[in-house]
Amino acid sequence: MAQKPRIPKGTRDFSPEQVAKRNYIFNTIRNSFERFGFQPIETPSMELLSTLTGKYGEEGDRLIFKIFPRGQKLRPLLASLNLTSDILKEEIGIDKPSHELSSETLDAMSNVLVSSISEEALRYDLTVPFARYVAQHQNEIEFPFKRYQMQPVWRADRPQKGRFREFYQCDADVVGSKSLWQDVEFVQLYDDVFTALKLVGVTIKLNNRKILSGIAEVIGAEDKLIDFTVALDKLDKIGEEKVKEEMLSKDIPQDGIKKLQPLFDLSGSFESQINSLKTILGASKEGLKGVEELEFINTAISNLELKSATLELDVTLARGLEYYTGTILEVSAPKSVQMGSIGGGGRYDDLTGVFGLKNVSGVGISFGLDRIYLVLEALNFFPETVSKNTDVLFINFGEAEALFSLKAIKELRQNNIKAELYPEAVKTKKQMIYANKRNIPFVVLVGDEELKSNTYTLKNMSSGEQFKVSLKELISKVK
RNA sequence: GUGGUUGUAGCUCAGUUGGUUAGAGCAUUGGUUUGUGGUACCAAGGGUCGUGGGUUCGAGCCCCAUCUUCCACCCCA
Repeated sequence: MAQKPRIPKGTRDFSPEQVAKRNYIFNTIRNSFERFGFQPIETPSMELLSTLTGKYGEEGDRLIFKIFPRGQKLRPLLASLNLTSDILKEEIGIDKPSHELSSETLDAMSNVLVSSISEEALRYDLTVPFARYVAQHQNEIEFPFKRYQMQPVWRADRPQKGRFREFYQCDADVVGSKSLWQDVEFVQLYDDVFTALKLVGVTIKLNNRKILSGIAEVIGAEDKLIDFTVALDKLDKIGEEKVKEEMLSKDIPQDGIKKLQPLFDLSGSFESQINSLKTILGASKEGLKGVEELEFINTAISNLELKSATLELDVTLARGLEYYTGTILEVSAPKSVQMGSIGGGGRYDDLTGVFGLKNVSGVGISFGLDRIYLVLEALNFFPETVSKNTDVLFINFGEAEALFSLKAIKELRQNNIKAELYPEAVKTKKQMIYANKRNIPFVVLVGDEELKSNTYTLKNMSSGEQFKVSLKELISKVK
């Protein structure tokens, strides 16, 4: 029986039209990256598992696609079928596998086994492989190093709207410079790309990790920074009350939460929010430093002016990744589209530290290609000319005619016209239907008659008109 | 990881309280038309109804498991 053709969940095939549209986005982003002085690198699809684990938090680690070992590498697993009881005793605290293991225990067992024998994993994002690259090639790199990278990443997530298990990220980062001018440039870069894509109405949200730390300091929750920021991040989604509840449930002190009130009431322009923050964070040196950085970026952007995007201060912006230490950036799609963030980034002081390269500050941003695609599609913002089709199809009437046609086709191609010959001398009708279905605008018929008179019958497929023309006329008409 | 949802022809979907040989439209192939497409008409091919069990005289329909689809949560791009 025929096998049902399928692909793994959360992955997708792309049709010619989809690829054309995706390339349009890729090319636009690449063009901006290069004009801003970034250079491309590529890294392998898989990294050592040890390179990736521990960089994305507990939740992130769970979503890393681990590669199951093959061949000889599988021996430890087979051996561990005997050793299992030892591993299990140590890691999970059970004595001996029996047939009545609960599903939780079985899950824990599989996790322990896979983690203990898996050595490689698919890359989860582009930032950590980049950090590894910088540390590994530090002697060959001129700092500050500006690189961009557009490659797929994989997450063992459950797919849903705008979320896939294989998707593309387009990252640009600068390492080796603490200058806030870089942060300013990334705001401009976001604006440049979304302006070029004619995606009007995007909002670039800005925050600073130091402000979040400062607030946590002020309310006495320094040790709960992550819990605090994750809860705060949900403000516009679940509302003030729920955020407070979540903070309480994470053991953030009640009177600390009360001190947050001015923060919940924060509104108005970038500048007025800055002023309120200065008051709220009066007691926190670090917090004030964060406010100062934000102010610097905002002043610069006000002077330079953005082309189409809006810059907004959003103190609730936290982002999940734990390595950001300064500026935090996130881009949201126009409000008319229901979509999570379509890009994000920030500054990290010590990303390469774990790879042995200390004190290298970096800042970078990421574009979520697949989500940008969905947004452009939803708003019907793709230009009509995105998909490049064949310009002219030659109908095949037989061997002599085919050879004669191919000579003309060679000429047309030299003139940068996309031309092709129908490969088989089947019925004209079938060939015409083919041209029609592929939306090919011109068809050329070369039969007995044309062959003798050295002419071409050119048919316009949308109007239905046809003329006898010379090769020269053919080239100029199709062009 | 949690909760819900979906699966019948290549695609989109009908299919009655469980009852003979599972249907339609689109698509494909052939024909009306051997050098002319978009329209029309005629005909044909194409299905172990996601998979595996179970209940029943009998299952596309009921039950269980599993995979898959989509959605929400968690988290994230």
